[in-house]
Amino acid sequence: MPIDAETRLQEHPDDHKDELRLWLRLLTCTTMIEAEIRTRLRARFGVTLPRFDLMAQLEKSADGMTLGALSRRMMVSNGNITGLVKSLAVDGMVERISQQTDRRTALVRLTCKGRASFAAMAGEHGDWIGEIFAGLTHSDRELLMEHLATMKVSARNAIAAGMPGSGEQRC
Amino acid sequence: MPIDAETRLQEHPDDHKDELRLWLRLLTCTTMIEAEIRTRLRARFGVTLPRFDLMAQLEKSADGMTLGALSRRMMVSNGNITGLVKSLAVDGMVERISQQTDRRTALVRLTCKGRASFAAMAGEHGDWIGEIFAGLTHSDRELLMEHLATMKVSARNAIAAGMPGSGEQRC
DNA sequence: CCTGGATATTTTAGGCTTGAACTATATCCC
DNA sequence: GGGATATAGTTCAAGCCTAAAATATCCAGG
Repeated sequence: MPIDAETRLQEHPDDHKDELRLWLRLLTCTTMIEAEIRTRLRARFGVTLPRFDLMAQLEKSADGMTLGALSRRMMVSNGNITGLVKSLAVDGMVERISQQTDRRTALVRLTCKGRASFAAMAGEHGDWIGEIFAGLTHSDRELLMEHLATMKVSARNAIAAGMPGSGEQRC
Repeated sequence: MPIDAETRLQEHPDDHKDELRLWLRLLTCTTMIEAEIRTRLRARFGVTLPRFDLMAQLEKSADGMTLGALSRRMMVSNGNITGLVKSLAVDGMVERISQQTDRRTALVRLTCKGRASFAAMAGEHGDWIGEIFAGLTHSDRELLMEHLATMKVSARNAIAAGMPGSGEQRC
């Protein structure tokens, strides 16, 4: 193991230990909270987190959203959305509205039942989040918001830099 | 929709809007970074994030870990670990060592091949994390670490409070 | 018109993840 | 000892998720 550490040190002189710790802590917080929310949604309402999230997105736009917009907003793959919408439609929570102007796209929106169902869940969900963050002061939360905004920009830049067609090529 | 909002306001007078925003921002950061790491691990090394994470855990404890310990540390279900270990064992990355003292448990540890494979990946992984957090100053990172620590405690308390046998019962 | 590229979505195969039921083993305590 | 209880892991069905290939539609330029 001294050899491995040595080798790594040679190739990657900076081991980014602090950044790694920060990333792990961030991940731990998120995973912990997400698991708890998932468990409660299931226990209390028999709904999965992805379905809840999708309904939350739809609730915010009364006119409906395309599948592509949902996919981008939720940061998941297109095919994923297809499946979620299909199963929510079977349960009567959402409906698809085909467009005459562009027959490729379809709008998805909450049905009345879906809206009611979401409203029933959203209140408690908000309370849970409130409890979970109860240990943070208002100023803690504001500072975190700012720092996370900075982090988001930093991550977005790093990710864009690694994408094809964004510099970084040597030729 | 005014009715829904009104109803919710009645039942849940505080809608925890700030906390929800904070939670969404946290989730966005984590999801974004996680997706990028997953993509790069796949593209560069043909490995999935869960496998990488499991190997990272094992790398930290030279004597091996039980499946249960892995499950707790990675905050995933027991059955999940069973499957990951099985498939990593097929690839020759980890090995199971049965214990004489307690025949229920089995230690898992990296093989030589596994250790070498992980070392090769870990260096680059660290660099990626370094890039992603490059937009944060040292003091940004320190503050974030502290605030996230506070958040972790807050969340852990809220979660513990919701568990059975932890007060909250009225009888 | 009509072809070639762009956009929107679906399909598919494979892997991850959970919760619950189950097996096997250990431990406690009478 | 021997049964009750707890602990460690496995199995299984169901659902989530991705990447890549396939399908369908639109649009722009010749």
